[in-house]
Amino acid sequence: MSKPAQRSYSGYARDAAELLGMMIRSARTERELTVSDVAERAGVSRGLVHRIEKGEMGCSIGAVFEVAAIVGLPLFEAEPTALTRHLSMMREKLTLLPKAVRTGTTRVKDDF
Amino acid sequence: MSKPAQRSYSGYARDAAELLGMMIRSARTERELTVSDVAERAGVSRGLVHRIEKGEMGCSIGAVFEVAAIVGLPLFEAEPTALTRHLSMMREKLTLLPKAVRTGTTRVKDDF
DNA sequence: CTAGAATGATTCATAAATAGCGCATATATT
DNA sequence: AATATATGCGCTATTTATGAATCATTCTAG
Repeated sequence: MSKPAQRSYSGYARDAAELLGMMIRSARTERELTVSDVAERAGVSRGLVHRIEKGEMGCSIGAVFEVAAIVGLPLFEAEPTALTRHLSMMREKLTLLPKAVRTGTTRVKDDF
Repeated sequence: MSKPAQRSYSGYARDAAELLGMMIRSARTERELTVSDVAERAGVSRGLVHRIEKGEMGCSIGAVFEVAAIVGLPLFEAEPTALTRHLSMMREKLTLLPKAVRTGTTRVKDDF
């Protein structure tokens, strides 16, 4: 009926997701919050929090980041204020970068 | 007619997702990769890469991290090797933490 | 040791994400 | 300026994640 249909992921991406999940669990435990607590505050189900902490790749980044915020885990090693600052700086940087990338179809650089 | 059906997210989580999307776009542009290039390498659609770079909350963390890996964006400011090291360290830490959190109905720590 | 509670793991219906298209616009190169 | 390409953003069909309920297991407190 339903195919496993698993998608392929790089080890790096997998490790990153698993690490993030572990950090969330660690932060939650240190704050002495139960899974149910966090789920309720984040507005998601208990099972989803569990999957997030397991580092499953299918969870939406919105849910993951929201849970991370609730357990007080600093994303990008930045506090809320610093994060917003980073944002505006990144906005500036992006305006300076080219809006479109030209891939020379005639000139293919496929070196590496 | 599709309902927005938006979930509520904290500003912190939103900022983090948007920032990550911008960093991905920045890294992609600097590497002179087109959206199509990245989409093909990541095994996802062009539209999804676009949404990821816009920082939309609905994208799966697997897709986001995979794309980040492809454009060479270091997650958690760590290279693949360092990431794996972090992972094993985190595993150790988690074994030391309590496996279950006792919901202190009598005692609430809500300090932050 | 025991009881109560949190966690882990399934199942299923439903909601949502994703792919794949096509078209309009913006952009870079000549 | 012309042209070829990348990008942005609709749309629909399909795949997938999510929520809810349930049960087994592990843990903590007494």
